[in-house]
Amino acid sequence: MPADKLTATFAALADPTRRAILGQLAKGQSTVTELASPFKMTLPAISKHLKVLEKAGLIERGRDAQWRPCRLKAKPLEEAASWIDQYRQFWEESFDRLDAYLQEIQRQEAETPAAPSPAAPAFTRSEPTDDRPQ
Amino acid sequence: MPADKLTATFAALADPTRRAILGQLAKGQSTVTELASPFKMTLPAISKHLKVLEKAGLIERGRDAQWRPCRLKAKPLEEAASWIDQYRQFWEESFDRLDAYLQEIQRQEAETPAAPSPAAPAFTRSEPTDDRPQ
DNA sequence: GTTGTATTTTACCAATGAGTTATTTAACCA
DNA sequence: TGGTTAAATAACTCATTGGTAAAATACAAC
Repeated sequence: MPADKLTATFAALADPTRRAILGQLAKGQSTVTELASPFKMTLPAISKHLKVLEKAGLIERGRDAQWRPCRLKAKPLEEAASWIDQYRQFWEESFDRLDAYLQEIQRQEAETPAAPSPAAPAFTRSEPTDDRPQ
Repeated sequence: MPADKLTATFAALADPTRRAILGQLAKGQSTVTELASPFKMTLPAISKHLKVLEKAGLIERGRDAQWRPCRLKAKPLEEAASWIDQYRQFWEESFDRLDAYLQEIQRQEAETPAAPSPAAPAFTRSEPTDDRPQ
C-alpha cells in the first residue's frame, strides 16, 4: 500500500522469504503450495507474501483449475535497478578520485565562497524523479 | 535489526524520505539540520532515518564540533544492485516475448481468420490438466 | 560558569507487518 | 450429491516502524 512504486518494490524485496520466492519463480512458474514447501511457515503466510509481491507488480497470478500459478514479472526491478544505478560511481569510483572531487569542491568554494557548489559529476543529469522532499 | 545485509539495505531504501536523503548526500556530505530542512517532519524523525541508513551501512557519520556530518557509503547498494541484476534478463526479454506473441497471433489469424485468439502465453496451461505433480 | 546551537535520547502513540489458527471459497473427482 | 484438494480470507497476537513532544547530551562562544 505504499503510494509510490519504488517504495513498494523495495519494501517487497526487504524480506528474505519473498526474495527466495522470486528466486524460485525465476526457474519457472509455480503454484502456491509448491512455493510454500521449502519454508517452515504456514500457507496463509505464503499467501500474504504473494499478495505483497503481486501488489508490487513483481508477480502475476493466473488460474488453472484449483491452482493459482504464479509467474515472475521482473519489470519493477528495472526501475529499482536504474534508481540504484545512479549511485554506481560511488562504489566503483576509486577512493582517490572521490577524494580529488571533494578537494576540488573545497578549492572552488575557497575561491568563490558565495557561488553555489556544482552538483556531483554523475548526478547532474539523472536526478531521482520521485521522492522529492516536500 | 534485520539479520542479513540485503534485507537491511532494501528496508532502508523502502522509504522516500531516506531515498531523498541519500540523493542529497550524493551531492556531498551534509549535517543533520541541513538534511532535515527540505522536509516538514521534525528533527528527531530525521535522526531516526539516519540511524536506519547508518545501520544499513549506507551512510557514515563523523563529528565536527557539535555537527554530525553524514557521508554517503554506497557500497551496500552494490550488493543490492547485483542481486537485482540476476533478474535483468526477465525484464529485458519481456519485449521480445511480447513481440513474438504478437507475431504468433498474426500468423494464426492469417491462417484461420474466424478462430478466436488464444490467450496470452502468460497463464495458459502448458499441457492439459494432468501435468501437475501430485 | 551561563547561554545558545546541534543532535540524540526518551517515552509515548498509531499504523503496519509478519506470523498464527480457524473458517470459507473454488474447483475437481467419484 | 458428498468428499478432497488448493488457496484465500478473517480474526487475532506480537513486534516493528514512523512519527511526535519533551528532556538530555555535547560542544562553542561569551
